[in-house]
Amino acid sequence: MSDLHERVLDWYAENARELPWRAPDATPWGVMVSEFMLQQTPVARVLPVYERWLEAWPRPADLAAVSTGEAVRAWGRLGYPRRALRLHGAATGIVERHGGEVPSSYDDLLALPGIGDYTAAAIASFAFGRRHVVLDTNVRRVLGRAVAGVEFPATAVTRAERDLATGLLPDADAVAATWAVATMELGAVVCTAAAPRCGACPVADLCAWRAAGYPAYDGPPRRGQTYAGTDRQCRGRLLAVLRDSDGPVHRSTLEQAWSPAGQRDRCLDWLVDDGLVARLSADTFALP
DNA sequence: TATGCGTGGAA
DNA sequence: TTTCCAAGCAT
Repeated sequence: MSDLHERVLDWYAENARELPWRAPDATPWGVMVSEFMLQQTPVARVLPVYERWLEAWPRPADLAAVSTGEAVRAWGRLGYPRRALRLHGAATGIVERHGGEVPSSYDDLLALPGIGDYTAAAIASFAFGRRHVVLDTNVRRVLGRAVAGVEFPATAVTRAERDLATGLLPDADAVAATWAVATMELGAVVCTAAAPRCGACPVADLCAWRAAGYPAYDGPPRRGQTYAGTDRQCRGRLLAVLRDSDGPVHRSTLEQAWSPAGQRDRCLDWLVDDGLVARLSADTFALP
């Protein structure tokens, strides 16, 4: 084991945040729920929703037994509500094909809706102690800086990146799993995107990016996320109206929530197509 | 493979 | 006030 590994593992042992999905009594289902919620969403916003979610649906079968609308409502304002639909679908698949137990293999996990390479590896690693390369944005940034010497990784995962991460993965399953969560944690709280806290970094003196004098990012412009006026904002606004209503909502109520009308109507149809909204009649809508 | 999908806190 | 961005996925 290299200095890099020992430093990161020791740092994690001392500095890991206590999060409910890392608690000794966390179940694979709890880990899975957390991974869905944490996709593109900060920990602080996930925590309260996670607690309520597991209280309501402590097992996959509990979620699979309710309507998708209940899942969408409970998702609240976490964002990207299709994740709620996919988590519900994944729970259903677990009940139908895995006897109600979250599968432990990467391939079985990957086959479930809403689970891609990262999430499959993360669940297999964190919930079952399997050895997997867990390449999320944090790990990519940490390895990119510490080893490759660049401020930010490429837009998409490159072969070189995956090879690097594979080469650094400890041999033993349990150590590999801890390495995965430790490198993620380092990226989340120390080696952050905007203002890295190099003074608190256990591998600062090994860091290639630091040694090179913190060269600025040199690559294609990183895509900004415009939001005001987009379909995303429109969809979010419409769904919020339905989420905040107890029963069906008349079209006239939705019409007050957004203009222009053309975009609103198109987004409403789209939400229905996505399964996020149910059309009860020509002019009434509700959560599915 | 480049894009679009929500949301809100921080700088 | 803007801009950035936070444990990705599906297409």
